Amino acid sequence: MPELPEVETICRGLAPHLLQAGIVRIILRRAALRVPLPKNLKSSLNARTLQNITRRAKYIRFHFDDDQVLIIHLGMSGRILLHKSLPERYSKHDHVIMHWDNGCALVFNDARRFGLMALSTESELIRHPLFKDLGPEPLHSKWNGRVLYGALQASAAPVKSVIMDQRKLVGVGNIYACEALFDARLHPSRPARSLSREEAVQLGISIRKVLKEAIASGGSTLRDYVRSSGETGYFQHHFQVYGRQKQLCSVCRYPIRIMRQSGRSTFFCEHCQN
DNA sequence: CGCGCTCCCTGGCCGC
DNA sequence: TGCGGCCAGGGAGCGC
Repeated sequence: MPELPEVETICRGLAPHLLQAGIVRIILRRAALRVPLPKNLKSSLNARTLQNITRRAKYIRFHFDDDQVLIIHLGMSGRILLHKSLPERYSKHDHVIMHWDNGCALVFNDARRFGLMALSTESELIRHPLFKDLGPEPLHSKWNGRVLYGALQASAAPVKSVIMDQRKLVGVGNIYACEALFDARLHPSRPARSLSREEAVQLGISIRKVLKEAIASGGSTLRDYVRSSGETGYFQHHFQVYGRQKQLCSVCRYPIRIMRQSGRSTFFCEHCQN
């Protein structure tokens, strides 16, 4: 379930347990996820100390000493499990396990294997192929509806597709695109460039709102981030439209509708969103 | 170039 | 309870 809020929640949840910890062992139980795992993963990270954890778009980045950066993307089904002690056994889709000098075991689990791991260095990070074409962070203080308006003006595609386009802005996936458009009362099929400046400003406010609320909701579970089972801080968040087809709109009581856009399900209220 | 479709992969759920 | 079909929150690649 990883869009920006989930990835942010994971980063915040891992930090207290792993910052300043050192890697003592890496176990690879599979050669490739979406792409082959870096051949030098073990040699590059073994005995390194974790200095920082950052998020960019939907990517998690572990910054180690000696200039090493581990990049993790969870794809659709990726999970990160943090065990307080070494697990007795691993499950079928536990692909990469990292043992730390504080006794923790970090497990990357991904049933569908759409996730990825890559290595970079601090100096190469900005130019890294995974990052060089990414748009702005919507939660950055300098991002707002006016910036969004410029991106929307450049495209005739449906507004929903454009706010999910990681080159225009990052972090918004199918769920939060649906939620933000509902919050802004905008129909998902509207051509992006048909939005007025005022509508774009409202959409910018709504995007930030739904992302922040989801992070706040995830944050409340961080206390339980590490459980004996190794479950992570994924959270159940209440959605207004996502997954609620046929249920009644909380605003007008018309049934929420579902449609397909670019191969993805879109949930919306036909009555409220124009 | 911009846009939409398909595909990568497995598991869960729904309907029969 | 079993089974086939469909769907899934991401993103790359390809064709039009």
